[in-house]
Amino acid sequence: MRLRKQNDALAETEIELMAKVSDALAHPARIRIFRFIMKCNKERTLVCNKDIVLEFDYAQATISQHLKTLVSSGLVDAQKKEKYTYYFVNIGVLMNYLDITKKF
Amino acid sequence: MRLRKQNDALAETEIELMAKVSDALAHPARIRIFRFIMKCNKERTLVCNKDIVLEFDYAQATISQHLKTLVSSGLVDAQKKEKYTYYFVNIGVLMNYLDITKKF
DNA sequence: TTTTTGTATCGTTAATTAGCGATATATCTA
DNA sequence: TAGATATATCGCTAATTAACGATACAAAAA
Repeated sequence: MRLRKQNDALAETEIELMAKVSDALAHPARIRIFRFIMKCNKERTLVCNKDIVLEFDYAQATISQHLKTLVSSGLVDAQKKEKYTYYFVNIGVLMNYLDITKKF
Repeated sequence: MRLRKQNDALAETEIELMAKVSDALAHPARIRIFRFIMKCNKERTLVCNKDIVLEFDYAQATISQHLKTLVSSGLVDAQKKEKYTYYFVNIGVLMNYLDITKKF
């Protein structure tokens, strides 16, 4: 076994993940929303769609759409609980993404 | 003076840079092209448009367009020298981007 | 049960993106 | 000077994205 060289080629799946996550973070609003979710998670405060709508200056439909993009990238998980949909950072995907950037 | 807390808010300019660079990396082809340029730079081999066209399966116009996106994000610099346009990773911008991701 | 609340989705408009052939232009070579 | 080469840009089509009002629907509250 050998240590991974600093600049091995990235695997196909790594490139796909990187592209998908980068796409999710390619809009300032989504970066802010993502960080807001992360902050709430750290404080153990549940965050739902409405909390995000109140926090930012976008229409509810727009926030919902940005959340959908974040969720479909894998960076964020949505969990419906009765009336609310709660959002959580997917630490695994975040770590994968950060690990890939380190290979750059 | 104090150490920067792990989760300070990002500055407006950091969010903008992050969004712009993420946008540049939001397409698999651009990730590959970027890494190819980086590899050539490391080997001290000049890379021009044509080298990239030969390396990847896209039309010259498509490559040129992707390069334009990379350049306008700041991640890559273009330097015209007579017949050729050479491409270089902008280490400063790359570092800024990586530093911001570390604050995530 | 009616009303309110939270969220997803529809439908629309405007803008942007992806891919590429064709072409313009500049530089090099024969 | 006449071709060949390198690259940027135009123009086109198809697809996707952004923003948001309107609406549908489920769950909660009155």
